[in-house]
Amino acid sequence: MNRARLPQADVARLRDFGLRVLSRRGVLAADEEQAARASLGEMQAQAGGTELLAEGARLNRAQILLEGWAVHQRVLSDGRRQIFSFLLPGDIFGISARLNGEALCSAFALTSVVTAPLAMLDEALRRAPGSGCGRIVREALGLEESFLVNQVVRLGQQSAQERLINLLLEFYDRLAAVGLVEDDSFVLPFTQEVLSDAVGLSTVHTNRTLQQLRREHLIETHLNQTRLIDRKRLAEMADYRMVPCLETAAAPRDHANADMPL
Amino acid sequence: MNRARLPQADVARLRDFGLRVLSRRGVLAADEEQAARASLGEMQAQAGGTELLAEGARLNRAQILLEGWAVHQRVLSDGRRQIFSFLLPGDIFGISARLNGEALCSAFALTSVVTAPLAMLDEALRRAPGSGCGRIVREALGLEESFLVNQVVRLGQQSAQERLINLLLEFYDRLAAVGLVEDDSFVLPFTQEVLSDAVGLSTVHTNRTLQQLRREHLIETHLNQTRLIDRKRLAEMADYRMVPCLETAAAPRDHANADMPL
DNA sequence: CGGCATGTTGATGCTGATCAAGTTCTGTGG
DNA sequence: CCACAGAACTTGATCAGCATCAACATGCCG
Repeated sequence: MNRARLPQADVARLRDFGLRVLSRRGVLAADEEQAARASLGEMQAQAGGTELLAEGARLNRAQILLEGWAVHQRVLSDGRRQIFSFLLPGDIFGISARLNGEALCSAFALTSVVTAPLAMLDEALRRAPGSGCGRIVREALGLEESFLVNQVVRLGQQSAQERLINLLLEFYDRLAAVGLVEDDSFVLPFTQEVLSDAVGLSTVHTNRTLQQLRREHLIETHLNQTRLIDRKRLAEMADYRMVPCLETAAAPRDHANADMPL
Repeated sequence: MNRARLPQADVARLRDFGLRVLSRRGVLAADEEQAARASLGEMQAQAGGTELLAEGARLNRAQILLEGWAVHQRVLSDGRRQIFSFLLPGDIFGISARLNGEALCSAFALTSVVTAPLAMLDEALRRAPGSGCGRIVREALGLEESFLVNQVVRLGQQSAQERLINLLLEFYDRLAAVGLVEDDSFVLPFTQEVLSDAVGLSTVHTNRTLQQLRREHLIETHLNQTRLIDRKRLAEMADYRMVPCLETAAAPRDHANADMPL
């Protein structure tokens, strides 16, 4: 899979998606939008299972995930895998507050993905922290940190049920922020094994816990579609806190105005 | 406890310690060192149990911990506490890649501590990423991220024994970097309950696991002194990886010659 | 259709939590 | 210096949550 294979319609749709995400936090200056358009034009498709970024690689090429799902993960010497956080459409990765720092974990595509480089963000890290790009970079770094902190709470203090609920609620809010939630439900295009490696449980126990949630009519699943039936109750059960950065982004969304095809 | 009570000899010692830590990564420009001296002059003592930084507070006042231990923690609604990371002498806290972002967790003094503001770093975040201060900021942010990532691995994938070993090794390397290790041993001035809240275990189980390690002659403890007897073996047992940033701290290298073989 | 990945179920056992009762350490005031 | 109280640590007993192993069912894809 590569860029040549991407239908022109997808290219246009994904470029618009990218521009929308990048300007979510404020209007871009004219030259910034110009740079963004150029960067997005270099979008590239990659198959699921690809390592998008190797652990230890230099973090000097910011990227945006335009389509598909990926994770930040680390594989221990005996084969155990820990997933740190999920990357979903609209997420920026490959940057670090440490200039040219090494990646602490690899980025791994769960599905086929489309990514685009964002050289403008690498520039922004080096200078002009006040610009629109600077804002984007800092927001991206802040989100990553938030997700990590939430992950620590899940793994350190929560039961299997709480961990899964908490993670599903995080998916909900993040997907909602990019218009990928419809009727309280969204698509999770990966296996229970992935979920298990994220929440630190065995696949068997993840499976049973999900069944339990279905039996209690807290969630519904149908193929890859997952539906959260009573988000308020779920949030209480799992002591869920919305990521501060997402609050403003997700809040008001005019459905008629959401021109994003699902 | 406040600044007035700090003996003059301590003030001088801690100021020198602070200057040494701040210039670990490279020489400071003259004006930067000047600013550092001024900042360190405002050092302040606070009692153990103090909240140094509230969750949700604006992160616009960088600080350095000159003496004592603290933690980043979050308390869940039902009283469970998760410790994310430890702050030990020489550590910088109260900054974030998000300008003026909210603290995601509180900073809490485990012992009586001495801190100093570092307004120069807040400035550096806003501009001049290339300066010596910019380097310090980015290194601090990078370290925080590293510790969080390691914490996720511990909590998500490791057994009680592995978690404790791994954390102790982290303490070793971090304390060694600021000269607080002597003869493979160091002081941990806090209770097993603190350790338990960090590694996500009950105090009883933490206690038993530590005893096990002592019985196997892997560690020794005497009062608050902890001694790691066979670090190589311990590192293998717990799949420990040294934080990349700390490696170079032990053996400083010229940034331009980063490819130089060791 | 066959083969493989994924999901599901049951049986069993270990890791670590919880509860309760000491014991040792530490700091305090007499 | 001792007496005392509270905190920290230790120990034992019991139990629950989750892992593991094994078998089977289901879905997917060539």
